[in-house]
Amino acid sequence: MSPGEDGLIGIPFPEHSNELLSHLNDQRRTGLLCDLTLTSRGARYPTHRSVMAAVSLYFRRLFGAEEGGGEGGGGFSVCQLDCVAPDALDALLEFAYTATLTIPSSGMRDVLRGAQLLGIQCVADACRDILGETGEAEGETAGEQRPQQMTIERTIETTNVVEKISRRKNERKKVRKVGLRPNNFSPLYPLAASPASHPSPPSDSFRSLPPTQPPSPESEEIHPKLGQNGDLRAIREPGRGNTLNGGLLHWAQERPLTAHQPPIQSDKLSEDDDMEALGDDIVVMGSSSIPTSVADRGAATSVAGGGRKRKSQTPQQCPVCQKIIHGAGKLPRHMRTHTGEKPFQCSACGVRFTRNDKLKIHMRKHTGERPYTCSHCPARFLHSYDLKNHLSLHSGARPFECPLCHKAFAREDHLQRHRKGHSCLELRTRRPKRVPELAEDAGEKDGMGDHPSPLSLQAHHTMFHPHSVLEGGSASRPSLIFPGGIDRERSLALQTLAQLNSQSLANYPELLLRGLEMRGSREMEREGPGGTRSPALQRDRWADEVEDEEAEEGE
DNA sequence: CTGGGGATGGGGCCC
DNA sequence: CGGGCCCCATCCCCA
Repeated sequence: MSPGEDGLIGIPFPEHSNELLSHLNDQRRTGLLCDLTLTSRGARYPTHRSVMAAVSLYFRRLFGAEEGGGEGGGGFSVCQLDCVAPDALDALLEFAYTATLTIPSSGMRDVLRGAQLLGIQCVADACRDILGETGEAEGETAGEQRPQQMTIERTIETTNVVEKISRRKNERKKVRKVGLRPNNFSPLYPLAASPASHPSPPSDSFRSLPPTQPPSPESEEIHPKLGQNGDLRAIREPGRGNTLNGGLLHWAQERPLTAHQPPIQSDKLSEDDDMEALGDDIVVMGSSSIPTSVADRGAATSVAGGGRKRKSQTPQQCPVCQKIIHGAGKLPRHMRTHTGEKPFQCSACGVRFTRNDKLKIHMRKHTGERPYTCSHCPARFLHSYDLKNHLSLHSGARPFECPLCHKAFAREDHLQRHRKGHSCLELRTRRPKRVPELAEDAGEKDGMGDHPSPLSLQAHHTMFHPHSVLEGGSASRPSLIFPGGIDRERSLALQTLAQLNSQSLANYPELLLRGLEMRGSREMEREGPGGTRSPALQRDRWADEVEDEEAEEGE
């Protein structure tokens, strides 16, 4: 427990969201407390206004407007939604109450349309993904459905529903797959207990996002356009007065964008599509009806990386940054640096980590364990290398000397910093000015966050630490520049993950995508004033600097 | 600018 | 072969 938080503790109840939904679904089935009935072409669906408002932007605006108008929001009402096919409406309701969308692929279009009309963005996104995957590029191959009934499973980590709702991040994330990653550390990975109250989904189950990303209620500019959309009518109970008409086709366009939303557009193909398509493939993973396109593509990616590398082989080359990763099973770990996935969460403070060993070390902060004690003083440390650094203070050794100004440092990274900084004027004068067109790649500013040229650094290593160059220096050398943007990087990383471990990927929860988002935001943060820390972009920068220095040396 | 602590990512070893 | 554990190099941040 963090001492600074005044003893407040948060006790997670991961099952709460499941149970809540389950009970609500029970109520819907039995008609209990239902205060809204949706009808479609004669079919009637009792439901709850609050639930519909939570899941649908349309209903939220609808009821919000009522209440704002002094209606009070209570009372029974009927909404006629003939524009939404009964099956699709049923599926959307099922989704609202179970976080599971169950539809045959043939009904995908209707559901997509219904989701767009009602402003259920995550479902619309999911449907678009699926339709895109089936090769239906908006009319291009419109009627071309898979001959067999496609079984699509898209699950979500339902235990995160409440959490995500509470966060109201308005994130537009496409959760590819859910599954629960066995994780001893995190309370966020409990079993997603299927609601016992509602029957198991039919064989053609399509699981979709939880109602977590409705269009933002904060985007108050959004108004339901009460227009002449005869397609959809929402009729209040007689005597209620106002008749609510649709115009719901506008919801899709009105969906607000989030600041962190990746620049993925439905019509943006090519690179972004890699991820989209990959995600779809992940979606169907485990379905016997879908070929293993991921594995195929992943293998192709790996082959493209040079040689036929199977995951069983070590070292392996990262298809994203081309880096050679040594060690069995290390590539998935490395790929998380591209995806940003942080599957390991501290149960005490919620901080997430990409690796469990880092989490383990982190936990020492909570337990107070500082296993590395200095033999010369009472200092104790979390990390062995901290102790090592500390010991150098006692010894007074300053083995790292600047070759230019001969200033000595106890730590190598301090020497590097020194060389990058202004203190070593001799070196500084050698620094070339950034070439603007090169700098723009990384979106960085001149000067700040500069890294040493890998060549000069290596020269330094060769001069002062030949052992490190021989032993492991190459590991930190920049590898190839990754030409695409972050989306491309993620895309490839996801593909590789899929190829690497389809089984564990099947268990990748939405965290993976959340991780992407987190990474995305992190990139955006860092790309602002201080340059970027993206490995790929950093390599970019390093390579740029190599070019700079090489060019300069040639002069 | 420097010293120091902490975080992150890669590699080695072992199970 | 994958993953846990550990060490190392490097980077960031703060005083």
